[in-house]
Amino acid sequence: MAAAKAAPHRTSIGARRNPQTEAAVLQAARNLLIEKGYAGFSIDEVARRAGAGKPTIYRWWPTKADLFIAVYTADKDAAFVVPDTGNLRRDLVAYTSALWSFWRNSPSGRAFRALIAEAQGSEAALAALKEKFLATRLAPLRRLFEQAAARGDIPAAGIAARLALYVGFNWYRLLTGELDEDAGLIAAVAAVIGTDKG
Amino acid sequence: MAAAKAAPHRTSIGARRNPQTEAAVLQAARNLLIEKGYAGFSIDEVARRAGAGKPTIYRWWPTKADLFIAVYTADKDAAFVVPDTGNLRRDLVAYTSALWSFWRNSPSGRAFRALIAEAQGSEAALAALKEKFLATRLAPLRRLFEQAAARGDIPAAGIAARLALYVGFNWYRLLTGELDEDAGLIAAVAAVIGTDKG
DNA sequence: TTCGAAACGGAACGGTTCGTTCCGTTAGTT
DNA sequence: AACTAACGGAACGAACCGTTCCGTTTCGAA
Repeated sequence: MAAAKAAPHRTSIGARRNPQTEAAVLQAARNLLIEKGYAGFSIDEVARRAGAGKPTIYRWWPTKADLFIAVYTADKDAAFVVPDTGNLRRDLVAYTSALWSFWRNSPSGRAFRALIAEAQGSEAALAALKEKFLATRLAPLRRLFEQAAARGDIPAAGIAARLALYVGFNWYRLLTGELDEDAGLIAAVAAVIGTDKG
Repeated sequence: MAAAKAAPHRTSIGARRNPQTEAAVLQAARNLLIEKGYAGFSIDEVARRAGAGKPTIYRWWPTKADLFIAVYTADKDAAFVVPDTGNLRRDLVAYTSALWSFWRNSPSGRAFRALIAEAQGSEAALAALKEKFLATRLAPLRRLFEQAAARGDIPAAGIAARLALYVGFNWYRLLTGELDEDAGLIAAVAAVIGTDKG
């Protein structure tokens, strides 16, 4: 909304990255994602809004995947933490609710959808998704399951399966645009995932 | 592989759809998906390979989503059936294995990835995915869980959660390009999903 | 038998995006 | 003072989009 047309002729500050340019580009990408989603997102338009040159953008974010990841992670850290109350079911319910809310109310949901979509058409984007994003983003979640296994809440042999099931569930809801708070479904999912047996 | 360059000047057969044109377009779309995946897939190229006119393609498949669904469903029916041995865990293992193999060894995996990607950028594509595809494709799977609930293998209240978990799991593996036969993981997932408790 | 309607392939359209390449300017580094 | 690297701007060739014309072919109804 703001800063959509400003920033003309912001010049070099020497032989190093200009933080103002970086901020302007990320802000423009964020707003564009909010307004138009993945379709209608173009580097040209980001450059136009940011008052930046396309070569500048391509220099710092060689692919769209890199840019989407940057937009996502700009918010994520300040947004919320993984709960740990010693009860896996309760933690999963709380985490799911917070995650969906975060996806709904920040550009990150759109950015993640765009990132996944991009990864279906580009090997480089798929690699970036897996290596630069999932590898780090899934770590706290895996720790949650590992601690539950250490407590004996779930079998250690079922950690990988539960993690994949849970992540896939969230993706599925995100990608089908069904992030409304369905407390019953979330609770039921947490019950299936967050208990022993199997 | 065949019919990649033939079919010049295939003309109208009157005021109705030409089955040869339909077949040629679907075949060209299939091959193009196999060769280049979602990126590098264009209506122009499909028309070129099929020896068809773009207006003809747009007449019968107004959006790419429609075309992807058509490519997918052209194979699916003849490919495999949902097992029903009276044991949910065993059925899930068999179905998962067959599904992943189908996704790996036919154009349908690529077509489905493309369909999901397309749905992230277009409301029309998302609607087509949910209404023309998922609504019908998920029905046999839901029936599997319902029958298991009727037998008492799983609680009836957990059907929706298990279905969403299981579908999400398959999507997650497909979208991350991890469809290798991981027997241990599949068995563990079936164990979590296919039993009572929770 | 005549004639309208609809599908066909082909060509071209204006518009958009892509990723890259130049350019002249600015400012740190040595 | 000379070198280096980032900056914005403009332009590029190529590709794809979705649509619009055109002339041809054939069905089906009058």
